[in-house]
Amino acid sequence: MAESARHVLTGPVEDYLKAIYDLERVGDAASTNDIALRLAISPASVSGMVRRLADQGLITHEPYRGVRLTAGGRSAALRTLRRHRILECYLTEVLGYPWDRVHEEAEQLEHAASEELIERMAKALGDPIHDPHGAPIPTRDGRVEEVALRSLSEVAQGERVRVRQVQDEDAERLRYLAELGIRPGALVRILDKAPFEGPITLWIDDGGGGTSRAIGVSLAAQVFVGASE
Amino acid sequence: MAESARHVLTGPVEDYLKAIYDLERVGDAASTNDIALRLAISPASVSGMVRRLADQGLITHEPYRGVRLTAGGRSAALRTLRRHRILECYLTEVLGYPWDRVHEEAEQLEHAASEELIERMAKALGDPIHDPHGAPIPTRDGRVEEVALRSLSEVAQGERVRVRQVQDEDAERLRYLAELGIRPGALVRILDKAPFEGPITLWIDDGGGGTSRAIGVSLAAQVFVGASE
DNA sequence: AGATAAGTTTAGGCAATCCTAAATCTCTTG
DNA sequence: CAAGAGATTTAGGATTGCCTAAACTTATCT
Repeated sequence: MAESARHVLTGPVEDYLKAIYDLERVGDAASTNDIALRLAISPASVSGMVRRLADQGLITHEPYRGVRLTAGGRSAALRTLRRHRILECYLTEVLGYPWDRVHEEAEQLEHAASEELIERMAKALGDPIHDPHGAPIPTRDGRVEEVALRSLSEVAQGERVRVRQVQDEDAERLRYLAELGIRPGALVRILDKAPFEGPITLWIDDGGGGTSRAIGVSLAAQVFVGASE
Repeated sequence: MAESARHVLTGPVEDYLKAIYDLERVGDAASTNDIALRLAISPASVSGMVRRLADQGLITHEPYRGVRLTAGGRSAALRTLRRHRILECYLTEVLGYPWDRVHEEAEQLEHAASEELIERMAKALGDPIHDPHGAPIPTRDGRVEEVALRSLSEVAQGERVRVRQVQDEDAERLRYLAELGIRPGALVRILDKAPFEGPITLWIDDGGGGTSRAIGVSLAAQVFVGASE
């Protein structure tokens, strides 16, 4: 019953479901345009695929309103996400990939890797619960820890917070964040927030010493934080 | 210059090239029918793909005569074969896959794995030169050890030979061979060959003790051997 | 040589995915 | 409330890869 999962869904379909899953978590329903933007595909193509996904019962679609995952679609999205994140862990921890390059590689492999491969990797890693960028890894049975995190750009001056997760799509951004010491686990204090979307000055303590650095709002928006505890 | 190699060739194209490579090593040119049989595809479909491969300069095609790899096609085939075999090694040696299941998994992954991933795996394994079934692994620069091996079905009664390679496509066959102790490295003596394609009785010494077993000709034909040395 | 079997190619289709251009809908704003 | 901006969908195409049925080639056998 679990083995047949290999070719049930095509690569593109898995990508759509992942994108819709992500978009639904932020806004409400996923709009055609947002899906198109995220997948770098024309909106017209998304319309076409949306019909097919709806036909397959993976999403519900209210025309002009947006798209939502069904239970089946959500579970397929979470399976793909699990694959992706386990792969990222494995590539980083076992094969020595730098953290800015695992996303792209995992993006390819997630559509080809069997359930068995993923579970063997997960076991070799001791069943990790977060990927190298701090994203939670869905369990085999489709549960995810969905903690609402604030983005660093929303944190008030003076607050001390702990970095929990960073967006992993852009390799260059990841390299820069690594250079700054902004990675999951690092402690950050907001020293200053310049007005009018101005630079945010941080004290960053990633375990070693600390440094003070200023970053822009748009970069800060890609960094998610929780209580410093 | 090496990175662009990811999406140049599609999965099906890589499969055709591998098949043609194999067929060319046995017979002379690869025939439409043989390719179709090997890929479990209709001959008509092969005709169509053959035109596309020829257009791309990967093969030459003499209508009704067969197909041959060009230098470019051969090098692409060897790259895919390297990927496949490194993956088989890695799955077996690092992730503990049983040898009868690695082929199928590698078949999927070989189209998605980047050059970098393969080289990281190869390095982790100490640059192996044979896969778990004894097939030689092409080097990064496209060289292969192409030793002509005899199949076990051709060996004369009384001879002592060493198993070098077994065909890896059929999982059940592999399980049975493993049970018999017929694996690369095993020493085998032909005790008896019954006439009229009758059973071949072997003395098998796979390192531990030895046993005597009889197998059919068609199974023996899938086992390749060299000097016992 | 002519007939036939076997193998190959062409013709015509289908499904998945993507595209651009044009039509349509929704929503906000004057 | 009508108009326009912006988002969405439909129309019409292209490509890859596969299929069946029919036409065609090659080679063999009498």
